[in-house]
Amino acid sequence: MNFSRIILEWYEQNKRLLPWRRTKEPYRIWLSEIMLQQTRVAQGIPYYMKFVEAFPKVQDLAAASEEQVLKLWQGLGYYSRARNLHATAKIITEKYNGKFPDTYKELLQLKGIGDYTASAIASICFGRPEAVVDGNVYRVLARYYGIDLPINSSEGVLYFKELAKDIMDAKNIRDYNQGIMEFGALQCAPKNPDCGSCPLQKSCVAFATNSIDNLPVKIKKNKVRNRYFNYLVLVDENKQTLLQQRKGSGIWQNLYEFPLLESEKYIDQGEVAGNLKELVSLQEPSEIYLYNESKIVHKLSHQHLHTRFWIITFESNLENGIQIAELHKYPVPVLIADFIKTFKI
DNA sequence: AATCCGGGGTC
DNA sequence: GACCCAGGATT
Repeated sequence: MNFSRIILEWYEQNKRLLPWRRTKEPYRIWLSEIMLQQTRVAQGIPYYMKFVEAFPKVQDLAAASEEQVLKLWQGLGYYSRARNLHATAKIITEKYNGKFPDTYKELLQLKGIGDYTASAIASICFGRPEAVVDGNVYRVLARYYGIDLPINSSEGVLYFKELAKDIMDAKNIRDYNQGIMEFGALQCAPKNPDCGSCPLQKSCVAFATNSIDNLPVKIKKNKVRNRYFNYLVLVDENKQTLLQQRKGSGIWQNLYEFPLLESEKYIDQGEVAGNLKELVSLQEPSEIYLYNESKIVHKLSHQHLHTRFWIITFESNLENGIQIAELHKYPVPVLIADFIKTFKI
């Protein structure tokens, strides 16, 4: 029995009943695929449920504000996905009359849809013979065929894509594509794969050469940048504070945060006071004190954010202030959300 | 071709 | 602490 046939039979026996597996509706498949980019299925499920309920149709998503979309996306990370999701919903609604295009090529033109997602939608929704290559597929193919070409080199990307096309089952592409990914997620897992019960074991090169733990090969380049964030939590006599929206490039684009004073290292109360006027032009504060007693190091893929929250009180009224009790309504990074949860003035 | 972009689970 | 996750966009 060949590779694709074994995958299909394994999938029939082992597939999970995921919320988006009961439909071929492009809107829902697209939504799930965007959410699952670099994201575990278990983490994505509750977000998928929330979005489907809040926005049953692509037109509903298009009609929402970006702030609403970001708020629902809060905590899932990679927020450009949410911004692109919203932009694409508008395009589909306005220029495609609410219907997704049904070819790889057209899908690829949409914001947030790259090679993987275009292939996934084209195959799952429309039965197009397009091979998906995600992290699971890289791992399964690298092990089964014993390929040590780095999966994140440009040569590797092309090689694995061609290989995936060569061995796919074009007639059963919908189940085959989902099957090989599911197989990678459950059977051929990154750590401790279940080779003992694997239906592909007899012909797996990595198993035969005892190189399961060495494949796939990935070039690593994880240089972490250390940054020092001082958040200025202004508080006035009316229990109001100030929030700003992050603009430009960089992390957390369009999400909200407190006025930020970034420094090269940890700074003290005196330096915070000295820099206060440049960020917010207002009267003299009555007191400034550090809120978090223990260190907060918020870790992103490429950055460690050494964070201090400074409470700065005023015996007057802040202009453009918002009620502290309303903070939870704004889309914010997890770092800020965690602070808001514990913040009691 | 390299780098950036989150947050959380797992070992 | 290191690795990975149903990747894509930018430089």
